[in-house]
This record gives sequence, structure tokens and C-alpha cells, in this order.
Amino acid sequence: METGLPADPPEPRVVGAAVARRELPVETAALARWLIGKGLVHDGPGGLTAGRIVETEAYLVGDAASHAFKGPSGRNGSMFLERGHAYVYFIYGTWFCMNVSSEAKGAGAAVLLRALDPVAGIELMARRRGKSETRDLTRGPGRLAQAMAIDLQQDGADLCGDGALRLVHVDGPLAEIGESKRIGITKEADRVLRFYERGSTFISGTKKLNV
DNA sequence: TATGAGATTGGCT
DNA sequence: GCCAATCTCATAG
Repeated sequence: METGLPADPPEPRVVGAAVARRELPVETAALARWLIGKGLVHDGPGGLTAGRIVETEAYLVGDAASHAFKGPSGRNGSMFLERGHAYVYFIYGTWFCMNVSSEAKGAGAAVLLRALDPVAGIELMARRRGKSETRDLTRGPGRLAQAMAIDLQQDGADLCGDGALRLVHVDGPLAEIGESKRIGITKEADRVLRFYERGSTFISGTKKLNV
């Protein structure tokens, strides 16, 4: 892999052009698909980390599997922000997961970021994760958040501004996108609302989920 | 006030 | 393949 590249690439692949809010598709599943291949940058503690989004899941309005299904609560408030804001939650007493809020203010829907392809700050990610295997740095929502230093401090952050955590455009060919059922849920388990970059080595779960 | 389930991961069998 | 770790919320008593 990557053996044909020059020894010292002059620029990272992240172009850095911020994603404007008006570019984001208004419907949640469309946003989940659109986010594949876009970049996530965090100018965080210890330095900058960035990755290409390669796996997402959509949690729609009126979706029984969504945290917003029963209305706003203390935890899920950021799901009700206008599209393009971060919704970060703490799960299983151990991990954080990051979502991008979708649709209109007050709607209550979001896209879960499940995996990244690391682009910048890989050594910093490895330190935060306590792991050296690049493939294990950002494969899965909990690992992704830990590698990018995303926690409740980023909950509610505007991802379309010039803040520390932001969405950006990335150079390169458009990814071929696969679809499947969502992972790890029991309600609405048959709905096809997971999107991923075909062939990426950073897809979470088993090989069957990357066809 | 108590209890159980949950959009996960890592370690052990 | 199984299970512990351990926070937040919803539901029940």
C-alpha cells in the first residue's frame, strides 16, 4: 500500500476548505451518504488530527433507534440543533461517539460517524489511543472519538465554522459508496441506513459489512 | 430510590 | 464467542 508515493509528500491530502452549511444535504440519510469521503479536522490538545470519513449511519426523525425519538433530554439536546453541529454522547461508561446533527433546528436527527481513514496527526492519534496499529486508531465510533480527542467539550460545536473541530473537503476521486443495515442496534434493525466507502480497510465490524 | 438497557471495545476462553 | 467496564436516561415502585 502507498509504496508508489514520493517519500515526502509536500501537503497532506486534506484541502482544508471548510464545508459551508448550505452545502449539507437537508435530509438525514442523504447527509450520511454525502459525508463519505469528506474530512474531519480537530485542532485539539497536543496538535492537529484529521481523517477522511469512510463510514456513517443515519438516525432519522421518528426513528425508534434514535436517541432523539422520545424528545429532547439533557443528553441529546445537540441533535435538535440546525444541521452541521456536533452531537457527542458518552456510552457504556467508557466511550464517546460523535454525530453530525442534520435537518432543521428542532427536528432531532443526526449522522453517527463510525470510521475514519487517518490523514494527519497519526502519531498523535496513536498516543491518545495507546495503540500503534494504524488500522485500529479510527475503526469504530468509540476509537474514532478517542483518536480525535472528541469528548463532551465538543458537544454542540458548529462544524461549519472556523472552530477547532470542523468538516472540510478532501482531494481525490469520489468514493464508491456501499449501503447496509445499521450496526449494534435492536430497534429498527432492518433499515438500510449505514453508508461506507467500498474497500476501505478502516470499516468497522466484520468483512461481510464491507462488500 | 432502584434497576435495566444501550448507536462499544478489549481481553480472555 | 462471551463478558466486564461503568455513565445516562427511562421506567417502575
